[in-house]
Amino acid sequence: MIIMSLKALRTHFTGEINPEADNGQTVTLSGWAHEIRDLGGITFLVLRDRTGRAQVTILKKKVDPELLETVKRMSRESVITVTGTIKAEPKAPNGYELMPESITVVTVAESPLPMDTTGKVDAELDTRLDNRFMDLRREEQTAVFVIRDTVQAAIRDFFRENKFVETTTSKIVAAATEGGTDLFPISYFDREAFLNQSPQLFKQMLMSAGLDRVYEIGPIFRAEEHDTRKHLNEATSIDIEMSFADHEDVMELLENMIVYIYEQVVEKCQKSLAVLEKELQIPKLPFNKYTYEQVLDIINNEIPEIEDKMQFGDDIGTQAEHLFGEYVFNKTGESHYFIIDWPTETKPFYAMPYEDRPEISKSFDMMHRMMELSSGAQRIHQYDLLVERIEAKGLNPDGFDFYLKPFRFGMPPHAGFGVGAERLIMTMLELDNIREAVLFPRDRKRLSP
RNA sequence: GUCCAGAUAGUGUAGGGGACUAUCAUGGGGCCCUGUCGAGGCCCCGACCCGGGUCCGAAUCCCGGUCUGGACGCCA
Repeated sequence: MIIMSLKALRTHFTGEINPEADNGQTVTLSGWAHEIRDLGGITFLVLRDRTGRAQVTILKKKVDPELLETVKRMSRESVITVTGTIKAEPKAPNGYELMPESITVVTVAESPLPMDTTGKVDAELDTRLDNRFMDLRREEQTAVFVIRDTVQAAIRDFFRENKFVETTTSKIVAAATEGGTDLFPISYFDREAFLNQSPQLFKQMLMSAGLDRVYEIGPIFRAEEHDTRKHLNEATSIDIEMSFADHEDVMELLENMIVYIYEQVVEKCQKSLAVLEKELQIPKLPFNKYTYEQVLDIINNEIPEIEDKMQFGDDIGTQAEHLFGEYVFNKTGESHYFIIDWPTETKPFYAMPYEDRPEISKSFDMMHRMMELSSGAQRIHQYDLLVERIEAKGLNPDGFDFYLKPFRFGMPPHAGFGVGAERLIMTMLELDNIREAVLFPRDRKRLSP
């Protein structure tokens, strides 16, 4: 069942009203006073809620003068409740207007407002984030998070359908184990602890636990002092791990997940997409795959903008990543693709090396033409090899007891990946800045709100 | 972390030694207006990031600070 609002405050959302079917009906709407346009004999009050806007039309000659006074004194962005009759009206936005019987100001909004909500005057991202509660009242911002809700619901549908168990693992960990990134230290009673950079090690332990297929959508924390449009210090990771599977299996799972998400958003979010003026192109299956060495080859031979020749083992820098993404897009028309078979040395210790060519690993990155969206691999499930790889990375296996023990008592072969949820939203909706995909972003400089 | 750019009413901007009593829009206040939908018209209100310096004179030039945006690095 759906829990309804108190009838005195809301019988409908604005978006639920059908001009023809509901014509003549008395309804109660609650929301914010978006705009008030006083033309003299006629005054238009625009009420906004999560689903859209409704025009309340007040005719001077036909309403109680006190009601008109209430509207004239009302400040923009005050919370209001309006009860009135629906009138189908082609001249009104959305094809209907509300002829009010009563209008109540529930809470008064102060003036001036910290930013404009109507789209008339831009605000800088910093101003918007400082006043995020008000920024989110703008329909474009509401749309992003309505779509994000659909994305997260689609992910849950998809994995449940594929027999995955949703898990939640601890975000507080004892040691900076995985390497590769800086962690946030925190105080844990009388000990030092850290905010977890990734659920990776927990997911793998759950493979030994026999849960077989797990996924988690949760926060990850990185203390990197980067300052870019595509980095956050607190991000949301869509993390999965799958037993009795290899990297090829999870790549297939991943590309199918992405396509399912896009399909669901196209199916369920037309209104929000229209607000954002976006038409989604659903990626084609299967995604194109390029080996790391093919990528180097193409960069070295077909992308003259990169002057320094790349060698095996080099990282693919931002410029090369962008140019290669463009190259793939021009060639195939697709934004998403895989880079596979990375050098073992550039990937984390748990990535499985190929038996016949141990210098490369059964690893992959799933790319959007603008950035990396996901990375994954078949994992090492053999205890001795894992210890060897930990040591080869210059890490001390003694710090990994809790993680290594399951590998000594029955660990199935397994593979998995992690996807940056914000990057997925950002690339899908072509947002300029990843912060727009997070309600309350945490970056190098921002700790509130 | 490196490099580049920037900070002017609540918001977004113009102005780069004197004409600045600082532009425009939005907003707020007032008046007029019965079909607005970025409503319109008239009047009013509201700002040069902080600290030093140069100069007869600084929003404007110089130095330091703080904050912000972007690119790169590192990373997802």
